[in-house]
Amino acid sequence: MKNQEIAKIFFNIASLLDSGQRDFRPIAYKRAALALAALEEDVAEIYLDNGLDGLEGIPAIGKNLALKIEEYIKTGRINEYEKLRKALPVDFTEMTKIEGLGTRKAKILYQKLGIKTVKELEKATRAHKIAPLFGFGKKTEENILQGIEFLKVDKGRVLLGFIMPTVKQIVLKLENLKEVKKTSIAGSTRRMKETIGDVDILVASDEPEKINDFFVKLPGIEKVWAKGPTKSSVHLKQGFDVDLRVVKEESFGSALQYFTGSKEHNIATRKIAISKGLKLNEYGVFKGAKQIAGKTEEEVYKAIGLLYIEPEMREDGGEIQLALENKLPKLIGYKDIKGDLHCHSDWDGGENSIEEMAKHAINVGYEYIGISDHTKFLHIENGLNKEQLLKQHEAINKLNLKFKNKNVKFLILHGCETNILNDGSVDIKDEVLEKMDYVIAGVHSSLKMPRKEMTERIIKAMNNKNIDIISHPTGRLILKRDEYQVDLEKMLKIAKETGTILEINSWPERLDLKDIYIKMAKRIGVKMIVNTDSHQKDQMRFMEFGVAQARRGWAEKSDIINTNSVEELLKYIKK
DNA sequence: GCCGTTTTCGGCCCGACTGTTTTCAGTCG
Repeated sequence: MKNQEIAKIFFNIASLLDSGQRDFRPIAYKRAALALAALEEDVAEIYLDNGLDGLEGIPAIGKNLALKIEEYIKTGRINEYEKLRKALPVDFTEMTKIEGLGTRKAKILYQKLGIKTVKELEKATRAHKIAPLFGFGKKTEENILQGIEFLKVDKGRVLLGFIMPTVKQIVLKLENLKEVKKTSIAGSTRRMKETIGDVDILVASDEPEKINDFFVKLPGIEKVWAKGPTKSSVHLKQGFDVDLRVVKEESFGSALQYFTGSKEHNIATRKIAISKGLKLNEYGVFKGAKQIAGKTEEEVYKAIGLLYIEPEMREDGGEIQLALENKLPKLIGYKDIKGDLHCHSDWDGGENSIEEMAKHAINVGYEYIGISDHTKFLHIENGLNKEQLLKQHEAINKLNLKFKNKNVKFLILHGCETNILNDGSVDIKDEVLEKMDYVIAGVHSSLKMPRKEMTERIIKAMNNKNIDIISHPTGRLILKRDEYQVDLEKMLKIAKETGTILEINSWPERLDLKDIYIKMAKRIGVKMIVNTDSHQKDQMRFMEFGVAQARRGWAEKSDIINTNSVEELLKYIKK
């Protein structure tokens, strides 16, 4: 898909333009970039089917940008971008990751000192060449250097799953203050984006100074970027920034709506407010000088004529239109999951025994768990062979009997996670697979296969009547490894035909399928399952992130099969 | 550069904090 490539170029053009005279073109390019990045369909196909008219049908793309997209599809480059880049060869994407450094200062640094990269900037900063520049100063120089240091360690964005425990702890500490009336996580953390730039926390209180004083002294803080009476920003040793905002209780809902974002969603909602003669800001919805809403988010959305929109949907990706038309999907809830079918035990080198995993699942409130250890091809993961699988089957039968005798209403299902080999076969024979309650198959090797071969490889596995679920269907590792090359649309169509279930893997680094593919799967009518891929019992908490991804993909309860009772679930498994 | 229940021109979300300069531009969300 060329969508992301073109989106990236448009982002760069936006930065290049933004550093110059101020007009609205950077905003237009940024909006277009976001629209492309969120687009399900391949722009190249849209162009192939409907030409320039098709491209102009994409939101935020007009005549001019349609021509640029055409140029890129045809030639692999956009001339105007090359020209701009030549005139101003600054790596804005990298440079502006430094806290406090934007496009305009970056441009000045290039003009005065010829700085193009973070590396060159670091050198100049250490040589104290920044502070004497007009508009800069000693403090700015220090902040830039610190920003560079932080960037080296954490590369700007962190995994949602990595920060969540810390964020919940901070919220808990704030909640315990007697001056605090309400708290909430906000920002992209509340929208459950897979990676987070910085964390936003909102508090309602009549004594904002006290809250900010307390906040900037929390343990684990390495640097205070800013501290004011209502707003503070800090950097944690763990490697990310946290912003706190304190408002009065009567504005908590509007502040939460504003502070949750996304920025694009906010712009759209504020425009709707304006169109109704109202004003929406973080303090409330106003008719003239009179506040007509703001205490709760529900109230805010209602006041501007919209249904309440779940945070995970607030990306300005069509949700506002649906809210206007009363057609919002009823998203799967965090408590709708009844069991986890991708759990590993100590049989394949996991941390806990099958019984320990099962007991933990009971504590979580599940009705069933599926044990799916790796099979033999994965030597490093102690993959099980045929004999071990059959032995494991007996062990599980015994445990189930034990639960039954103790009147515990809980079932352990026996599965396995087989490996899809290069030719599309799997590493365990059908006669063994037939004995399992269900079978997962995943690609764990030869990840760099060409797109056509990889697609055929997975399709062949899906055509195997014993294979029920494809695990982590695109193989990506967030911030580490791209997805492998595969024709996902084709894969989804075959999944629909064969009744194969696609996994939404909850592992914080995977979250695979990701949101836009979940939307696609839903549209095509493919059933999905949210699993954790736990290798020890505590990792079952990752379910939160998988469900979040499902919600970001607008999945409803009926799209996700492990929201079903075990009897209904087994109906979905291929016969 | 895009877009339309203020439609083909004239808008384009809005406010807090910092650092540097001395009234505000830049950055962030």
